Amino acid sequence: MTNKEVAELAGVSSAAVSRFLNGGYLSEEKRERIAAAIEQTGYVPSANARILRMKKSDTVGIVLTKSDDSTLTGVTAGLEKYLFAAGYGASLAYVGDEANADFNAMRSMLERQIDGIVLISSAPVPGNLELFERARVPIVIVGQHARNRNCVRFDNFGAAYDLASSLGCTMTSRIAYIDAGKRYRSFGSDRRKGFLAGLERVGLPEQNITVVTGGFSVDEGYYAVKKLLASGNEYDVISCATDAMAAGAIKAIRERYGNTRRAKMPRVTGFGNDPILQAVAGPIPTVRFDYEECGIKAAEMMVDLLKGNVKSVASMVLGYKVVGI
Amino acid sequence: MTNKEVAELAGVSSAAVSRFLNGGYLSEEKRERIAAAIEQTGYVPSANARILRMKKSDTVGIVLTKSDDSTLTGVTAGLEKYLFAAGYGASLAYVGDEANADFNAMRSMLERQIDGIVLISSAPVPGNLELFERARVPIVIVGQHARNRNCVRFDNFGAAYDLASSLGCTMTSRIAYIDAGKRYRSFGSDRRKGFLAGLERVGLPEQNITVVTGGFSVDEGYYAVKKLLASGNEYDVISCATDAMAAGAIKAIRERYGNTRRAKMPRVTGFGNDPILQAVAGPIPTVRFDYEECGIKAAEMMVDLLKGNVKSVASMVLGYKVVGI
DNA sequence: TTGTAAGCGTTATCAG
DNA sequence: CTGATAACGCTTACAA
Repeated sequence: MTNKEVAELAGVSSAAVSRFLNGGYLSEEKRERIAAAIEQTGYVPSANARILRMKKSDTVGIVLTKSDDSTLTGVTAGLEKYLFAAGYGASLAYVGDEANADFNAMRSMLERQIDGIVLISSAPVPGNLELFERARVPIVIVGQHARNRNCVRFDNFGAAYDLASSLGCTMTSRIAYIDAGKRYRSFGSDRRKGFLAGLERVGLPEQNITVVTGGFSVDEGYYAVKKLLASGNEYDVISCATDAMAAGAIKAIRERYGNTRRAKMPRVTGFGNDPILQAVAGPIPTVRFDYEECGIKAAEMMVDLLKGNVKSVASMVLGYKVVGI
Repeated sequence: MTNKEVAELAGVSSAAVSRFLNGGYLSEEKRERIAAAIEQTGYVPSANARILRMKKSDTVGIVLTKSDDSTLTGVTAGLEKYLFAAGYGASLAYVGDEANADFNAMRSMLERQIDGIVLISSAPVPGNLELFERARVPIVIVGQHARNRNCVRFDNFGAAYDLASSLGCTMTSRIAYIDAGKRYRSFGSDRRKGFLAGLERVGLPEQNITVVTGGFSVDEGYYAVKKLLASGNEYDVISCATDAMAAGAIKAIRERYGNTRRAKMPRVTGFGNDPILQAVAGPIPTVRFDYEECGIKAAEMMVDLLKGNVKSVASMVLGYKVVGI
């Protein structure tokens, strides 16, 4: 079913149908006839023809790189909410671990003429972004810092700093930090550095802190801590780069000390405020981020970029709340 | 940058460029010239023009209705994996609670000429599906049963049945079941009915079981169980329709009985095998589903539909594994 | 207000 | 093997 067929049925021109759809001059009489014809035929206009003609899609592409699931859905919800309200559509692509998957997803979005692209927690592969620069498609990066690029992210450093310094540690405290590894910049170095800086502030030098590297999943946290405790050393605090890792840490600690809460058992801290963890192991110190807010801010930035009312590149850092202390 | 411009630069016709891209007859010499021109200009072909011309997009739309996050990402990963391998693209839309959001998402996919649509855990709004039937776009429904439609789902009834009957309950056991409410068919009635049937099999009639309705989140599970326990009754088992609810239940039980594990404390069961819950509260009885497998099966079904080699409507039910017993 | 017609970037047909 | 050309469905000058 096409424009023209509907027009014929309504006894008007195809231009009139187009005007009906997009709100142009039209007599009430024709308006009704066209409405009836559309209703009757179940006509659905072709977005592709429109985009081809208009050279823009009023759609923003969103590339979700495999990460913490609730982060992804939270940020996405915020993005869509703002974009829809601003009259834009969203087109998502979920990218796993496969080689080139991110490049392919971005490329295919470009082919479909998205007007802007939002990259969520993807490690910035430089070559990929050139693609969009060349095409003058604005980019917003979420969850990562990128030099001289529009990005929205959380203050992982500050959050870890505050968490560490509010733990009540003294100079004799025995602390371990379970790092998420360098694959995830925000989980990795930012949190680790902030944590160490926070401890230093309360008098604990970096040398006194044991840092080991895990993955970012429950299992990886579990094995890292199991290995750590097998050494025979005792810790007052074991801090983890994510709540999932913290869950694994708790399991390892229980296996070592038994189920009762003894004084010598290390305290565990996490990152992310996972509701299940808080309910079952809580309250434990962790950090809460507002993912939806993050999506909204990113969308706002994108819409500003799209509307052209933007002076220069902006890097926005969102706050946090330390909970469970 | 267009087809024609590239052709001009390479000194060939636009048809040759098209053939280059899609693998048609072409001399080696021209092939090289075209490759060079594309490289030089950074030409990206217009998918919209191609779709317009071809009247198909080789793309499957996937509508994700707000639900358990890890279910969504797992199923999506499986879907994409199979679809990509079969030469199709995927276009996702995430749909929250907003009015008409699902309709809008589906409509917009239709406008973009997706070749098929997969609906994940969306409550089946009948009117929406007619849209696609009219357009002859095949539909696959994931996570819900729908009469005489192609669907892939888990055997929630069977899983709950097995879980219940392997709990070791006797005729004098005091059991409570926390339902997720009717908004979610698979979480709701299927699991509840299976659970009750499983208990009946081991000799426990339905009247002996207290069923209350919660939500499907941690908090809702918490409040439901808190209220339940406030009545003063004792339970041997409190089974929950989801792992998140189970986490809330555990919190409520701890508040009632204290942190030590006493004999009279109710055991808790969940559904979904959430890794954080298993690490921290486990092992507790729960059910494991393979979400990625589910996505793969749905994609397989869709590709069969798309290729036209399909006899009739199929409803596929996937198995489960009861764990933590 | 309304209709005609050009053009958006592809692909496929068809004649060389 | 190759190139001209029509057509896909839509929007928008432009003319009426």
